[in-house]
Amino acid sequence: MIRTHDAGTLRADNVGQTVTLAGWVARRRDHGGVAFLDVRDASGVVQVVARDEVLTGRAHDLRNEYVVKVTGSVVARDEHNRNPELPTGDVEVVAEGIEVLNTAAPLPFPIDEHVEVGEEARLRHRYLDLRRSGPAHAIRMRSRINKAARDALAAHDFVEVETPTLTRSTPEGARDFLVPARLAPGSWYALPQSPQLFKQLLMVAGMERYFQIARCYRDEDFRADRQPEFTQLDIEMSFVDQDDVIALMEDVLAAMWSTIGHEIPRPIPRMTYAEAMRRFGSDKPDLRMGQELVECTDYFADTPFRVFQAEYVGAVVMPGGASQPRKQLDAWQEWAKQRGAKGLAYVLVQDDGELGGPVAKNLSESERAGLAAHVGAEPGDCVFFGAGATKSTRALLGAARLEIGRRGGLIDEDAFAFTWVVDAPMFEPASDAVASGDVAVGSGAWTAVHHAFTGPKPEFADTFDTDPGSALAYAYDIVCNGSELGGGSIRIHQREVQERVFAVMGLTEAEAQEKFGFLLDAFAYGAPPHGGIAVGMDRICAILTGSDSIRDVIAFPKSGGGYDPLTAAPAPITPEQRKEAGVDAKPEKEQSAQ
RNA sequence: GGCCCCGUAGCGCAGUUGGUUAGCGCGCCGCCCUGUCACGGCGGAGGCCGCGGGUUCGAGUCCCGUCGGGGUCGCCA
Repeated sequence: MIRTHDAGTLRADNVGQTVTLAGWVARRRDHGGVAFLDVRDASGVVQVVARDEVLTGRAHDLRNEYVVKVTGSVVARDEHNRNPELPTGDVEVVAEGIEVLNTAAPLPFPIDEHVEVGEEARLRHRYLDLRRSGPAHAIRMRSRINKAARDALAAHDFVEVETPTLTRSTPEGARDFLVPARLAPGSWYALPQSPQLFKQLLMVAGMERYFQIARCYRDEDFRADRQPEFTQLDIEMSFVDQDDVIALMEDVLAAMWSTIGHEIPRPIPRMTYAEAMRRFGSDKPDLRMGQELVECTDYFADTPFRVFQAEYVGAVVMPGGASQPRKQLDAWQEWAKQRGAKGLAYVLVQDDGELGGPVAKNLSESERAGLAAHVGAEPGDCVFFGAGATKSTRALLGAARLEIGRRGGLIDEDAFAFTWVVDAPMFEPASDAVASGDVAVGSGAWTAVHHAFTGPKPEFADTFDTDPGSALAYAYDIVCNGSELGGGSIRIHQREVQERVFAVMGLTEAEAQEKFGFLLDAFAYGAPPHGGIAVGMDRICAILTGSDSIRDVIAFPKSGGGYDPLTAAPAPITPEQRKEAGVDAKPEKEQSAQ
């Protein structure tokens, strides 16, 4: 090594030692006869004192971010010269020699914690951004979180296995990224949306306990918490039931959260999907705040107000919301309309207990009298109502609840509120899926909510195909702070059950064989009962580092439109590449593949 | 694909009801400074106001379009 010590580790104990440091000039304070250099390396920063005699030659022209080698002695600082802001602030290195290992051009933005830099500039020069302690810390944290997960899984005898990234489409339902196959013009690989099928094959292979920190690819539009390539901690186990997978995952989560010194209370509470929808209007409820939805359908069973004569009526209370100016109440209507709703009815509970707002006068006297008590509103509160189809109305109120929490500061930002959401329906009507633009895997009346290999809960094993609407899946989602960290299921391992599921989805045997033949074939050779889970590592790392965006915990993230501001990918290809890749090959048969 | 917000010096931003020479901080360049630590002082350079069109005597400012970025809904575990 060029250096003998790491700059950020020097303490009073080192006083008297001669050390050699290597790092970057983080800052210089030149006083003419003496100059102070903050030398930064991966471990931190220490002040180097350069007196006249060493400030000669190239060392005299030191600039920010020059790469230097400094030899000198560690000395204690005088009482009044100590810097309590710095871990190394009790000492400094008096330089005896400074060698410039490399120069640096003026930077596009300063490597400075105090300066805000736009994300576009940061990503274009991400290698400079990562010199800053904040962004660097997030990446280092991610490494520690990965290690914690690996250690926890190793303690349970898990086998880390890599699966292909050039493969066939996996049945996750998103759009695939495609890669042309040069040696088979007209045929294409798909990048995996997850290692789902491979991990099940590994169970057939007798691996019994598999995990992988796996890169996954989905060609869909972006969000702050979504990238076209992302990372899952993927786990699969044989001879287990739901409780085994949940217990294992809680162990891994506890290990990951321990990296920030947080102990997750275990067992993590569970609620059913139905309960989550009823109380929070969401399958990923944020339990850091109250303001649960209040069912009002029965309460307004005989209401004279036409709007409330609906399949479902629900309410959510905004504490102190009665004092909102009219303009703000109108803004809520706009907010609701933007989410595709007609509006958001509201009633203001005034200080004297009387009800205000345009809706109140449409209610019967008895409805008005008991309303505040029914929804749990206090004088000064605003009560928002939604009425209409159960599913969409609950979703609207659930979104309103979160918005109330955000605007009202009702969310405890330091909390980690975990919950399992279990017992999701196995199927949803295909019309729902089609209406929402989903790609139905089969052509039947029903489509799988999770994926086609999710088994029914044991009590629905006999009835899931005769009454698909009521069947519950043997599946579980882990939710933290209103964000879905991941989910999994106990899979179908018997060919007969799998065929009945395909039948419900309207998938013929021939179609099933075409899509998943290799899996079905494998299952014919003694597939063990198995199940697993996958959690999104980008989201987990973002939560653990307090980042607003998963981009902060990805070393080289993409910006909008799948563009990489650093490499400028994607980029056009040359005609030669195009020809060789076989991109333009015409399929021989009209419908050779799907 | 819909909606909202943002594009002004290398970076972060200001710019009045449209008004003549577009500012501030940091950074950068030069000089000075022996105890600073987000050092300080003096001086200086740096702008097609994202791009294209329009309205106007006059556009950074108003209108239309377009490109880029961010958010959100659709979509996506």
